[in-house]
Amino acid sequence: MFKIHFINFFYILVTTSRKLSLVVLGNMNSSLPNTYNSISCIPVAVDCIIFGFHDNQLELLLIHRGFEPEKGKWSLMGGFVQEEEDLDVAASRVLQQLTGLDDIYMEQVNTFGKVTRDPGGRVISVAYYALIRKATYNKRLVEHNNAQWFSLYDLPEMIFDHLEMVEKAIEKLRQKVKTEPIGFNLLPPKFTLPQLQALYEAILNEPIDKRNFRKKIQSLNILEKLDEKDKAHSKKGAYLFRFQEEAFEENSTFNLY
Amino acid sequence: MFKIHFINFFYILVTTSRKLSLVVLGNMNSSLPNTYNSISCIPVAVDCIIFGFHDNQLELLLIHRGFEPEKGKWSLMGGFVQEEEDLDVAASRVLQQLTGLDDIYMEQVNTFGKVTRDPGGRVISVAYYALIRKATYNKRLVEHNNAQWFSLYDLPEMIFDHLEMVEKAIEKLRQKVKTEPIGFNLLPPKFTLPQLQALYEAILNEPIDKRNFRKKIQSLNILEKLDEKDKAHSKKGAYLFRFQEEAFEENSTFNLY
DNA sequence: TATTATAAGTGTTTATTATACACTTATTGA
DNA sequence: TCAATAAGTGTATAATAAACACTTATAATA
Repeated sequence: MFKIHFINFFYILVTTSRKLSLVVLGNMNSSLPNTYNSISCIPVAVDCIIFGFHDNQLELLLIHRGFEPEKGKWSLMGGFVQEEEDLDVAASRVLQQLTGLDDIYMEQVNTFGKVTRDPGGRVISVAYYALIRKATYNKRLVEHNNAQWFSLYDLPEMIFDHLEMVEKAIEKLRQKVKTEPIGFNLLPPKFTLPQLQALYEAILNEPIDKRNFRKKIQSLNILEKLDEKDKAHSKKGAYLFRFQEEAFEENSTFNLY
Repeated sequence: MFKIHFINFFYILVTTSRKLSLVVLGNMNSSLPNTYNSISCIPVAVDCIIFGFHDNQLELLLIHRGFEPEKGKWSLMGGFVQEEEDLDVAASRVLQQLTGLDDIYMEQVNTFGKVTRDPGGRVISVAYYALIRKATYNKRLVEHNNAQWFSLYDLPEMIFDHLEMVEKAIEKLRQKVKTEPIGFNLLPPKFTLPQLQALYEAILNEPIDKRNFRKKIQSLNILEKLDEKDKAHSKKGAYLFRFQEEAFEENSTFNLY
């Protein structure tokens, strides 16, 4: 028993009742009016570069690979795109499976498609990065998945091309963070300016002048200064701020260096 | 008769002698030591946003769709990724099929993976842009493919999400052209400064001050001024220049606005 | 309770980069 | 020889980025 999902000149997609799927491919008849030669069907995965920020360090959540090939190495959290699942939805689902988190800021990084990139077989993988607040994820799930946080600048050996994925992700994050207010996704709702500066220093991996930074960030008028202070990190205590999304939508220019 | 390409816990890929392919998918046994649930296999395509520059205009090469669905609309040149073909190679091949050109500057733009993006069936498509010299492509091939050039700022109705692909591509091109010397890929080996300026104006879609542009571009020391003049576009004639790739590799900073 | 140590908070000056702006030159065709 | 066209050239001003050091609040300690 099977169900035909679609059929056209080039391909037929069917699903059997047992959720097994077949894709039947054929060479195109050259009289057909386009340039396709044949259709192959390839497993497509998404891999998540999950960024967190803790102790003034940018961190990545990686899972320990407990099986061959490349047993013992570390890996990005990944999963296959389902037949009836949007690509972006797959990325969110995979993130959710590891962290329990929904509605997280994610960006597509790049698609990796070398035939031999996964020695287990041909898989095309779309890399996404995610910015999460470390306080909010589900610790039990993460433990259950044998996942751990690593400092971005002190990563363990990773499988396949996952290091390349991470490098592309951080590059893209660096670009983005300069022109859009996305860094806040890594901080708690209330944060201090020293924290925010440390975050930018961690992402850009370079020191920033305190006075210049504060001048610049405050000139954007997107921060609401609260009357509370955070005294956890200094005797004096630092004022807490909140990111005003609404204020940003209106004036909506953002440019840090 | 069929050949088993690879087999593991999750999937088996086989090819028959007639070049028909089957991918057999199954739900993962939950005792297996990772987070995957099941593997689906999805047709993956590449679509090429082919940029050319002519008459001070940025242009796109599109093909006329002569069959349903969306017959009569225009489309990016696309094709399916083959089983044993790297993703980047697929993009080059597809470009080559339409233009006859090899060894062309291409960049991956984004991967589009909404389930319903192609009404003919689920296809994940990876968009690439290409920068070609209009003088060099194979006109006969292009004609044979029912392809035509369109001004980027006067595009016809396009199928599916191809307009979105184009928009993302031009956005990415704009970014890239400001920090890397890739614009030269759209110009003949010898070009004039007015031509180069017009190219940047076309890409960025904004006028540029002549003196400021020349000051900046010449300060980069990546152009070799030739003794020849191009008299096709003015009575006075404009000096021809050549891009010195070597000079760029050495000093290797490039920043236009 | 006075002292010390720590991180928060604050302005101004200088350097660099971007922007604005108009006339002269070479050449062809009328 | 005159007119039309596009190429070629430099300077002044504005905006932005970078450099830089002391004061303040507080908790812990002597």
